[in-house]
Amino acid sequence: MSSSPPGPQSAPSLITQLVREAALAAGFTAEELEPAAPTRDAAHGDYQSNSAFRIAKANKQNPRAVAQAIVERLPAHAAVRAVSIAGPGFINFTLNDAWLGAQLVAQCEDPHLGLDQRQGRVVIDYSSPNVAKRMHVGHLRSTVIGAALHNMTRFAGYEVIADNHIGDWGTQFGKLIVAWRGWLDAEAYEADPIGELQRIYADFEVRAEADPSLADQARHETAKLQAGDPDNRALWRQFIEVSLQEFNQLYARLGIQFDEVLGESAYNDMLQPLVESLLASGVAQVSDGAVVIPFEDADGPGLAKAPMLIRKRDGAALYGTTDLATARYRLDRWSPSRIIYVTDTRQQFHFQQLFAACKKLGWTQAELVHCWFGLLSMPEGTMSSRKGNVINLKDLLDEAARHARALVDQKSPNLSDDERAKIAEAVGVAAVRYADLSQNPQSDVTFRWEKMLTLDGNTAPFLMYSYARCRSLQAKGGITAWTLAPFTPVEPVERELTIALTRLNEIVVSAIDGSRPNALCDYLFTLAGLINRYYHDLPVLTAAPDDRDRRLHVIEASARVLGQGLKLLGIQPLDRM
RNA sequence: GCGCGGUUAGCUCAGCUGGAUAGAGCGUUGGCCUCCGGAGCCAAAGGCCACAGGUUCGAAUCCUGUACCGCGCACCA
Repeated sequence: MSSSPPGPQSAPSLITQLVREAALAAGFTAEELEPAAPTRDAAHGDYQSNSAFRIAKANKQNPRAVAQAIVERLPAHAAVRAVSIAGPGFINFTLNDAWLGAQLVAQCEDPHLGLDQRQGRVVIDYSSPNVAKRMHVGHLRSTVIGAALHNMTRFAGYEVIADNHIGDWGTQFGKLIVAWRGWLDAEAYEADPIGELQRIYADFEVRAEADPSLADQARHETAKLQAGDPDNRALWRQFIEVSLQEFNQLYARLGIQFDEVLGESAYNDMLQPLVESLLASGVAQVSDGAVVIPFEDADGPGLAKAPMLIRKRDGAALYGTTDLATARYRLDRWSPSRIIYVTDTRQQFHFQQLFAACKKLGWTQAELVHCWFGLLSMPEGTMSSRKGNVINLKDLLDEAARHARALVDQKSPNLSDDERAKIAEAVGVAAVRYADLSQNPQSDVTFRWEKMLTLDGNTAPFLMYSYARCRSLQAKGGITAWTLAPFTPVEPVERELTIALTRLNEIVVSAIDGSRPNALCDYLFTLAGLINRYYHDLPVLTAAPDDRDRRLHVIEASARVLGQGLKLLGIQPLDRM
C-alpha cells in the first residue's frame, strides 16, 4: 500500500486542537469536541468553534463564560490572526493571510492535495448488470455512484478492489438457450448480439404463454447447463462474452475500470457445500422443506419475521446464498477492512439479512456497508420493456454527446472537427454523469432528458469551463510546468478562494464517510463559482508583475484542486472546450 | 399489518454528526462583451422547511404522533 508523508494539518483540525488545549488549561473536561466549521457569513470570521456550548453543558457552566475562559487561554499560533466571541458562545477565528497562502501551496504540492492517507483495503461492488441484456439508464446510478466512491476511496489512500458482480447465472439462461436454438435470427445476432438476445428472450415469454412445454424445456436446459453440459456451457459463455464486449464499451466511455469481474456464476460450486455447513453448524435450519437462516428481534428490526432463504424446496440456491458465498470469498481472498455494496433501495432488506447472517457466522473481519440509492423511474411510472419506455445507456450517452456537439460547434468553431468531436463526447458524458451524482444518492429520481442534457448552471460543463479557463490563462501566460511558491492573498475574493481551495480534503473525507458523492459536487460547484468570479473581477495576465505572478499561482492551485475533484467524480477535465 | 425512505421557492433539488439572517440551478425581471474565453459575471422577485406537539441556549435537522407519496416483507434477483 502506498503511503506518503501526511499533508499539512488542516485549519479545522488545527483550530479544534487549539480549543482543546485552551479548554484543558482552563480546567474543563473536553472529551469530544466537534470540529471547527467554516462560518457561513464572512462577518463571523473564517472558521467557528461551537465547542463552548458542549463544554458548558458538560461542566454546568454558562457558555459565554466558557468561551471567554477558552479564548483567554488560547495558545498563540501563526495561523490565527484574530479571535472573537459572538452571540451565546460562538468562538470565531480569522486566519492569517500569509498562513493561508502557505497552507494552500503546501496542500497543492502534496500528491494527494493534503488528504490524510488512510490504511485499509476496501472491496466495492458496483454496476453489476445482467448478462444478455443491454445496460439502460437504470444502471447509471450504481455505475457512476460506485465509480465516484471507487475513485475517492482510492484517493484517500485505501487499497481498493472494484468488483463487478455481474448477473451471469440463473434460470434465464435455460430460456435463452431454448430460444437460441428455436428462433435465432443469425444475421441479426451478427449485427447486434445483445439486441437479438433480448428479442428472442422476449419472444420466449410470449410463446411460453401459448406453449407451456417451453417452460419445461427451459428448466431442462438450465439443469443441463448447471450440470456442465458442454454445448450449453459454450452458449452460456458466448452470451457472457458478447455482453461484456458491449458493457466494456460503455465502461470505456465512462472511464471505468474494474479490478475483477466475478459474476454470480463464479460462486456456483461453493453454494451447496456452504448450505450444508450452515446446516451442520446449526445456523441454518430446514423450514417447510427449504433451508433458512432464522433471526431474532435482536438481530435487527423486522428480521425476526423473515428468515433468510438459502435453499429452495427444490434444492436450488438463491440470490442470498450467492451473496453469502461471495462475502466469504472476498473475506478469504482479500481480507478487506470494508466491503461496500452499491445497489438500489429495494435491496435494503436483503442486505440487512445478509449482514445479520454474516454476523451470526462470525464473519465480522470486514465492515459491511450497503450504500443504497433511490429508484429511477420514468415520468409515466416504472421503466419496463413492456411499457416500451426503456432508455438504453448507450442511447443516452449518444444523445448527450450530440447535444453537446451542437454547443461546441457554436462556441468553438475555430477548433478542428476532430477536437470538437472529442470535446462533445467528454462534455456530454460528463453532463449525464454529473446530473446523477449531484443529487443526494438516496433520493428517488425521475428520468428527464432535459435534466440529463442541460449544459447550463450547476452542471459538469460549468465546472469544466472553469477548469479550461484556468488552463487557458496559464497557456497564455507561458506557463507549462509550475512549482508553487508561498504567497499571501490580497483581495477579498482571492482570500475567499484560497480558503475554499484548502477544503477539498475535508470534503472528500465527508463524501466517503457518508457515501455521498454529491457533497463533492456541491463543493466543486461553489468553488467553480468563486474561480469564475476571481478571473472575472481581477485581471491576471495584464496585471502588474507582482499581482500577475500571485494570481497565476492562485489559478494554478485552482486548476489542480478543481481538476482533481472532477477526476474523483469520474470526469476528465479538458484544457480547451 | 410490520419495516425502510420521502414531503424545503413556480419547477428540479442541496442543506454533513442540531448552530448565527433558509441555499442553488432552471424559469421570470433587470444590468454587464472596443476588457486574459459571455458554456460566464452582477442584481431583483419568489419560503408557515407537510401538519401538531416535545427535547434546549439554539430545530428544516433530534424524539413522538398525524396526513399524503414511494419501496420492501422466504422458495425472483
